[in-house]
Amino acid sequence: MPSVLRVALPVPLPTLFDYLPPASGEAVVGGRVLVPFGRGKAVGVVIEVDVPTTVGSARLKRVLKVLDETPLLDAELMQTLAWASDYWLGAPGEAYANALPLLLREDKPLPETGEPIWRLTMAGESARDAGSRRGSSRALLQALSEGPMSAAELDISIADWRAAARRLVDAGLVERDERAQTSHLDLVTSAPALHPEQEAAVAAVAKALGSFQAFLLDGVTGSGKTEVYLALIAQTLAQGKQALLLVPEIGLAPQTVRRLRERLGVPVEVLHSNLAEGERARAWLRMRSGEARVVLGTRSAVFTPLPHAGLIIVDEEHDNAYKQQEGFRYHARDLALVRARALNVPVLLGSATPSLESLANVEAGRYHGLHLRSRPSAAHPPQVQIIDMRAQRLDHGLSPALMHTIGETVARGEQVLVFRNRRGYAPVLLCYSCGWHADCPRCEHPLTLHAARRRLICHHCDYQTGVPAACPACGSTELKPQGQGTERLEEALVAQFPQMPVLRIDRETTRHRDAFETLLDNLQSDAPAILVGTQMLAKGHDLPNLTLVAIVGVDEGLLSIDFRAGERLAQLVVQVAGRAGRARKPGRVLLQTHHPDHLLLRSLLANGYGFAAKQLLAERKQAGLPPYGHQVLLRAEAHQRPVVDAFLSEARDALPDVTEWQISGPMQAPMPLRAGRHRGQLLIESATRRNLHTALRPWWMQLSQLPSARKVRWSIDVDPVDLY
DNA sequence: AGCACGCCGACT
DNA sequence: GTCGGCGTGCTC
Repeated sequence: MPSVLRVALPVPLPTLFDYLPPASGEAVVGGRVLVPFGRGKAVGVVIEVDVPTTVGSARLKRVLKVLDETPLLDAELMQTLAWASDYWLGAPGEAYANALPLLLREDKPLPETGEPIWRLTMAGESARDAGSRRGSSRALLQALSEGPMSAAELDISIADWRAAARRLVDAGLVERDERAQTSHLDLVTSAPALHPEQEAAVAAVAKALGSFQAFLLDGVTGSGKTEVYLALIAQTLAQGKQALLLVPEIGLAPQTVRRLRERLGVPVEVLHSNLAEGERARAWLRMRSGEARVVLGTRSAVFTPLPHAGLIIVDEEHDNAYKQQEGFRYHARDLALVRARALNVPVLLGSATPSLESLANVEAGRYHGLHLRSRPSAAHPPQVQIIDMRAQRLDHGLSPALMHTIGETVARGEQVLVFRNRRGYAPVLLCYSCGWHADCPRCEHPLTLHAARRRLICHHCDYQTGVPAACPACGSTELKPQGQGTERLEEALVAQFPQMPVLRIDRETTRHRDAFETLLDNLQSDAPAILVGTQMLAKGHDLPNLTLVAIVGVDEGLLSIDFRAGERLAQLVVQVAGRAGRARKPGRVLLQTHHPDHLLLRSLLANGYGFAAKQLLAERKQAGLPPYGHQVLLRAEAHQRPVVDAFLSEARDALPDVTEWQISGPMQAPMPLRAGRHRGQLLIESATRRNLHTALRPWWMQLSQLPSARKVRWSIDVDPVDLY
């Protein structure tokens, strides 16, 4: 039996691939190799060397090239990735592929880790003197005339410098170069004094530095969680260790990065999906070499190498953005825990609205709970009041009481946020004569009216069509928008307060890069204004003059069939409400609902998130739902429903017979049709985690062999965060 | 996932 | 007569 290398290749297959050793050079575990694969070539990560194989020698091919003399992924990452692909029933190759920046998955030499800088050329000097350029090009020439600048420095001084830099490089006025990463910045702002609760939290985690322990920092909005993070990162740095700070997708405002850089006085590596591939790879490699000490990043940054690990922090740990929803479906928060344990460092999860999973872990004694209850930056906690919408005359969905309070607030010169979790003008277009409404032909869900664009758009599949002049069913022209989205609320508010600036913030108005920032920057001044927006407004900027938050229409969350809907609603309400009154002025929150007596709302408003969460947890326990039970969901979709059903039935029949499991389905997905595909699912629930993964992995491998599997799109989701 | 092979429709 | 539709099969 020949001795081979075992390689993980970036394909969604359950297997690793065996290769004969390279003709020259020596492959190492954790290093990359270039191999022939199918008709082409692929870059893979070596998992094992010098192992016996069962693959016939006729099929065995030889490694073409060794790309790394030394491991690119260290032992800890290799072990963590192996665990992760097993736990989430992922293809091993995909797990490894997720861990490496795209640029490192190619047959290329590793990029230099020096910091890219931009400087003026001779031609650039004259162009600046001539003053021929305008806008950001001009600003860039001006800035560079004082010497070369790095990307980080340019980010601070010029908003849109990248496009300008590209133009000027093309014109030969600016050139790109590299310099060793500056290890120190002079701009170090001093830390504010911590209040006692912050001190206590810092002390607790600091005491654990050097060993594994998990903490949940439960801190209301405005209680200063970030200062706790900063103090702990500073201590980690002082010990010569590295820190990893994870944030959900939206939290990565340039301001956050700047604040971190200035306060820590060291370069902060940033890793997120909008980053250029070269920069991603460089940041990753600088952490791997130990050159860099702090990394701030979104989900996939959880795979950053940490050879000198000291601390891992997961901010807004309840956020679902940490769960990857396609391909390798890992959860970055859970993986952070696993890595912290393997690296023997503390991990700190922070949130104003912790996930029920984390709260249960505190209760079970697995995490240590830390609390920040006071809001040093605010005079009082916001006062929340319910507005009963029943029997109210509504103006575009806004009650008179709400309108009145908005008017009072802006009259006092303060700012208002109107929150509605629905973009567009109206979620339904209804015929008043016959009851017809516009539905998406591919999803059988109502189309959302977008008035300004004069389109009907499906928010599930992006199908678009024009707005009909008359009802296609009966010919009547009595087509009326039903319900309201942010666009309609904006219209109503502009009509009601014509002299007030009304700013709409949703995916439509912030589609362009940095649009969100720009929109909010215009508001930094304390001038009175009304903001209307979705989810996106739930976190981020501090608006000190924002004193009123109006939550309009979250009723959908009260009626949803998803068992997590209540938790999500409570988190959303609390996060949005937290926007109010962050400075000296007291904040006020109005929640407009048709269900003022709903238990969750009442307990949330009367007793706060912590109390509501306890109740939700008790319900979950009663029902054996997560975090007390464990779920694995098999999803499938295809153009024909019978094909889906056939696959799911075969899958069910192939399941190992484990008596303590509870199997539901095959059944329709909560959204049975989407983008023209029929969707179904099979849910496996187990009260214990025991045997769940070991028993399911062979099942998963079996599924890929099923002939019916080839006719559907299918995926397995371990610990799914939504069931739709 | 990609990619090629393979056998049946509307076009230059 | 061909270009091309996506069903099927394979990747060490």
